[in-house]
Amino acid sequence: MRPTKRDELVQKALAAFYRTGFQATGMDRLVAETGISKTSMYKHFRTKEDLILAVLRLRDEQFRNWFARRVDELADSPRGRLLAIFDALGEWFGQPSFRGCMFIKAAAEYQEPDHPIHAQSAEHKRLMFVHVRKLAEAAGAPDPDRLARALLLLAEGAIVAAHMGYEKAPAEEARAAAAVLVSAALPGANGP
Amino acid sequence: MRPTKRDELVQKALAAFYRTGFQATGMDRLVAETGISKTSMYKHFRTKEDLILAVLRLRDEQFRNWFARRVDELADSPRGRLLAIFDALGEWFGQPSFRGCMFIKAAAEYQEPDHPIHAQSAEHKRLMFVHVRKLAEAAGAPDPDRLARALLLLAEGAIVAAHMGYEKAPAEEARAAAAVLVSAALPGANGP
DNA sequence: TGCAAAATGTACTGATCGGTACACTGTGTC
DNA sequence: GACACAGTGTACCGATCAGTACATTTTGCA
Repeated sequence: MRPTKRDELVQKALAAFYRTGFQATGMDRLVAETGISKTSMYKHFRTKEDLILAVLRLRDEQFRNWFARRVDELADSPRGRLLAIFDALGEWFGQPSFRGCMFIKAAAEYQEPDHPIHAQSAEHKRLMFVHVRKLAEAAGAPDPDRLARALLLLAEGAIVAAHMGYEKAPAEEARAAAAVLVSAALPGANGP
Repeated sequence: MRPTKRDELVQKALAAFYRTGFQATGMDRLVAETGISKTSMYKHFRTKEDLILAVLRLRDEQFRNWFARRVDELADSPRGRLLAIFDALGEWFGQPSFRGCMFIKAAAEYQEPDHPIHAQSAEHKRLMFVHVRKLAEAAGAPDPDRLARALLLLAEGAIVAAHMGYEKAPAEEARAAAAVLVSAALPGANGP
């Protein structure tokens, strides 16, 4: 297992793709921004698509780790964690480098459902769902699948709204709606 | 007011951009697909960006008209219309030509918030919000702004989920969640 | 019929795209 | 000191990109 150069490339390419987009970021631009020679890039990745897939793998790992950890830190009860999802999102949206969800954008640029980039982006969303469903189970939801799906719809909507900038505080709006859904879904209901 | 050729171009370009994406659809490809000469295109639109903006204007008009009409037809009560939003979305998702929301994709390809294409896409979302808020007002919501925002987050999430294909029936899931929110928000509550 | 506007076809520009060829340099190991 | 290997720099490939020049044909209207 050799780390360093290849990882450095993926990491820097991630930043460039996230900031500028996939199609809009050419390989020559990557050379300029990363300082890594084109020859080296194509020694590690056969095509640009392969590089993008590696970038998405890294992003998926980084984001899910960050998200899980942050949700854990932001609440101390299983039920509170379901709402902390949206506090974590709010923190994300507030970062100056925030540019929306990389996977939504990847799926938007590579539209065909069976395109590897599209499929891998969908896989990320599926893994996010698995995590949220676990949170819903831990909170004692009678139908954790359904609750997780509903919360994820709100989260997805908030991410899009935050990226497009047509709403002032999407995370807070989503959290308020989520609170209603959680109260309705969990048996030991504490009123708002 | 001369219709025909220019409108034909915008209409066909809309289909091409929607199916293939904005950056991925070159002007030469538009020539091939529309049968309209490049010279004519550039006589009507100074740049590709201008053409895209015209396409987005047409799409906004078409989609909002269709949406408003369909929501109206699908329900007979103001309250029912709030849920019919998601029935209409479900119909949209079921169309074989469905390829996600053109404005989300446009905003994903042109990321800078002050880019005209991004800004115009956000404007579409704002207009959708205005419409949904009217529906919420008509249904007697004490805080129509908040209810409309929550419903739109669900709708946005459903659109993304439908486009990425990681959920089987996003419209139905969103509708179920919306029913809970509507019941909680409206004074004359009928239980589910 | 005649004239102007609208639309066309073709061929081109310079720039950039993803990807490659090839000769070179640095580094660590036996 | 020799060999292998990772990485570099540069120059290039054919294709495509957005956009233009120019001469020609079609069309609508009087």
